[in-house]
Amino acid sequence: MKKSDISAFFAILQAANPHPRTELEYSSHFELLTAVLLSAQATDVGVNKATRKLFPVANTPRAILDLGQEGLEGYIQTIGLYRSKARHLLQTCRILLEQYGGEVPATREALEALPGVGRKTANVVLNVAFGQPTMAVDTHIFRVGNRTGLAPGATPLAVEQGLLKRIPKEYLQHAHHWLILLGRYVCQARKPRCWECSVAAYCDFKPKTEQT
DNA sequence: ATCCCGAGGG
DNA sequence: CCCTCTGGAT
Repeated sequence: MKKSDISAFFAILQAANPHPRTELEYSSHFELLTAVLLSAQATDVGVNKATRKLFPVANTPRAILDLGQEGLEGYIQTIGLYRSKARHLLQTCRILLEQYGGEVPATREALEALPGVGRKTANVVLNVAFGQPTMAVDTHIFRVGNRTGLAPGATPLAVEQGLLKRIPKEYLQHAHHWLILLGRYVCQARKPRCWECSVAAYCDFKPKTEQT
């Protein structure tokens, strides 16, 4: 994709959705961290369904710890990978209490040191909670970056670095959510809905058979 | 490279 | 049935 096309690409996404927001439901930094940790290889619809029951009962590190492994599993059993997520979240809560006074740390280094928090999750928290222009490359952004030609790459890190380099600064803050939403609702994994895509004119991917 | 691992869609 | 979903740890 040409450089001038990248500006046009994001101008269109911005015009359609000036203030994009995560679809995960949360009301504090800790709830956000918890929701993002639970969202690995899971839909945010499924995560919200679980956290709507969990957060009213426990939305602090102390309260989550008090649930224990079994208690916490009971709330998140409908989410994939729930045993590891329960274990990681409990360990993370312990660290938050012991090292950060129960608060969510605001640096990449501290976030990635938490069990269950890798580069992608840290990037989401840094972007959404702390307003940093990070690019969390999840399954959607990895696919969209490659398919569109926006930032082709063999690994999520390569795509992340390509996007950070190529996206104009004024769009970086919200680019994460625009690309997520594009991938989720239009540039879908199995059947991309190119016929109703607002940025198809600037995209390298051209489907062979047109559909309705 | 492999494991974890339920829900929803096609 | 198979694929996908805002991955991370071993």
